Amino acid sequence: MSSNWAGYTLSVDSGSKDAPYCRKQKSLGLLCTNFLCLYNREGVETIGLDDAATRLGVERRRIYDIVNVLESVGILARKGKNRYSWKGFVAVPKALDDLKKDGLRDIGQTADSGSEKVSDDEDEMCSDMNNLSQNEKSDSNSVPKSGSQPKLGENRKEKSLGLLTQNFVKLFLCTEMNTISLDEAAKILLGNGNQASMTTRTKVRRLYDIANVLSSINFIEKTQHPETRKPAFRWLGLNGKPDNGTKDSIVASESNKRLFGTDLTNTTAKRMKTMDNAKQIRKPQNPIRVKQETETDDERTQSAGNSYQFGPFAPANVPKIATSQNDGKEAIDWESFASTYKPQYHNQALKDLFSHYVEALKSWYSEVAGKNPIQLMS
DNA sequence: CATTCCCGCCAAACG
DNA sequence: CGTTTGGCGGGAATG
Repeated sequence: MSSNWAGYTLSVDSGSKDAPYCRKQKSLGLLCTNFLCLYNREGVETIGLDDAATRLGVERRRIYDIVNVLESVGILARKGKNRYSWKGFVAVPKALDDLKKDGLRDIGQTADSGSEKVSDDEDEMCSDMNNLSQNEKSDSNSVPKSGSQPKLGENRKEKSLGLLTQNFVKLFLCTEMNTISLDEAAKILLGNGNQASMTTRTKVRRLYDIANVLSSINFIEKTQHPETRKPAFRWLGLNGKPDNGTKDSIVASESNKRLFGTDLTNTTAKRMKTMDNAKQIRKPQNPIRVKQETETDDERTQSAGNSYQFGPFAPANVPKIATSQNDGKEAIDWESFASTYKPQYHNQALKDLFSHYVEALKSWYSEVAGKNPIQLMS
């Protein structure tokens, strides 16, 4: 008798055996998935933040996180107060391309002329790529308040998340590194060349948030370094990205295991075949292997998202509390996206130039995104 | 023990 | 002034 296992925070079982918390159910990744399922459908034009918060049953704060990172990739666009407009995945290619060009430009600029100069990293999410309407974007509000916060051009705003996301993505797009660990990323784009300390810690925390969201979108996937078993993320980007450049070697290692359904915070447990031990030391001659590639009009992204695949989740339930707790299982499984995306053959020709890359990258990044934050009056 | 990362306080940025 | 946005870090859950 008395085999009650629970008894913790269980005040009156409201007719449901809710799980004892379960952190995964509240992860940003899952929330993002639900968010997408809710809005990635034709007909959706604008999204109300509070509306989303209510429907998803989370605090407003969390919505901001998701929305910010999605905006960085072009899926959403800030329309105004409390309102975002849905751009969809069709807008992603363009956004990514922009980021790529942007990042490449910065690199070349720095790498080029030895002069210092630099300054400016230029990033901004004010991507007015909308070629629709002339809207004057009432954003650039120059003159930040009269007589206020004049000193120190440290932008008090847009200091993270949005920019961090873009920089993080740029890192993948502009480098040959296909796999990056959050730790490295944090160190590289902490937006400065300071010594790591607590700043990095915080940065990493943010990076985790971003990574979770991007994983949810399947833009990246959690893996681990070929050699080291350190957890890292691999860029998947769109799908039909034949990569390019290194056509030599690597012969398509047969169908890859690009499987949908991984996400969530942990992924994998799959035992990677361990990369062969063909590790050849990279020549210390080429630091940073920038992805020098021409434009590439790889876009060809899908057409509207037709993912009407609701699964077990998000029934747009009540506010909170009294959660019906629908099943409470992983709701990962949206083949809807699978149809949208196509399997890609990514020949990871990554050897192990991490050390070099990291250092090199650090160098130019320090200059490029170095302190000297552009004081664009945003 | 180390890694992952949620929660939410509380301050800038608007209206 | 109130409200919307969202840095930032503690510290709990997880591996």
